[in-house]
Amino acid sequence: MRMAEVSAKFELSQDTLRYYERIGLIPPVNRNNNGIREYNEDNLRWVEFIKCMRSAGLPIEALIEYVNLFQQGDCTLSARKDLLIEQREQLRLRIEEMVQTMGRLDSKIENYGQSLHETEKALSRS
Amino acid sequence: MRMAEVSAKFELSQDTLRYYERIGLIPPVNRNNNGIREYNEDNLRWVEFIKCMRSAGLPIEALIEYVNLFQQGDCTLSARKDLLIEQREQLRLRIEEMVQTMGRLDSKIENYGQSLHETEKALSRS
DNA sequence: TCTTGACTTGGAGTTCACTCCAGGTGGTAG
DNA sequence: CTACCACCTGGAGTGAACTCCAAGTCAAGA
Repeated sequence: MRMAEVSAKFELSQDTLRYYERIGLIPPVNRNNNGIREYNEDNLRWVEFIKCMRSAGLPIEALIEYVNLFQQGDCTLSARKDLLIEQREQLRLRIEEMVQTMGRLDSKIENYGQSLHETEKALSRS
Repeated sequence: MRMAEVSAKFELSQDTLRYYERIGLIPPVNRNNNGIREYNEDNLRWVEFIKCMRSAGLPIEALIEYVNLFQQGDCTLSARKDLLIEQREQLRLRIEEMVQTMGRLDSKIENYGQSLHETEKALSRS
């Protein structure tokens, strides 16, 4: 699969795909004999995985490290696992904070609801 | 309360506090007759609120709009409520996505666990 | 054969959200 | 009186994460 198709499939610009590859956020993509990238199944899985992890806010640094470890083969299995565990924990904390904040928004909305209710009462009295 | 103390209290740099005020992310803070900011209870509540909302990823744009509406008084109550409802929904979606991603990390970690288990078996066979 | 279009590269440019800086003011301590 | 300190302003600088650009290659179609 070529850039254009991958770009459309994952809604990442071609520039972003090249950028990710350049900084090592995805492993190097195979080229045909004209130097043009031909994404195979593995490449596509990486792109999708990285896009998902970035959307969830995982730091680029950590993901580059993960890709590096991956490319070093099986001797890095436990290091990769540790990295994922650490990132999972960070993600959990962020989610927890966001859930708190959502609760706070709920209360605020609730209060506005009451205010509006007062307004309605005022209106219905008039 | 002066900048230095507010800065320490909320762990926001003095530059950031001034920046937030400049772009309208918090309403103008009262000044003494030397032009120096004196944060009152209201100001502090705004700083804390904005810090919390920014940490949860609410867009600066939306928060500026919220502050603007607030400063226009009670006639904007329902607009403010709508804005909060919209942002709450966006936040909910982000959280949902992140929870999905966390689940995915869990599976991956689980798989690494199995891999290590295989390794251990290999080791124990040797 | 010429053009078109999808790709290549290295490097420059952009945006966001701060962060820093130079030059200045006012109040207090020695 | 001088020094110092915390604050002020407008504006420039920074780092992250893209995003754009110019110049070039290759293959397929008119």
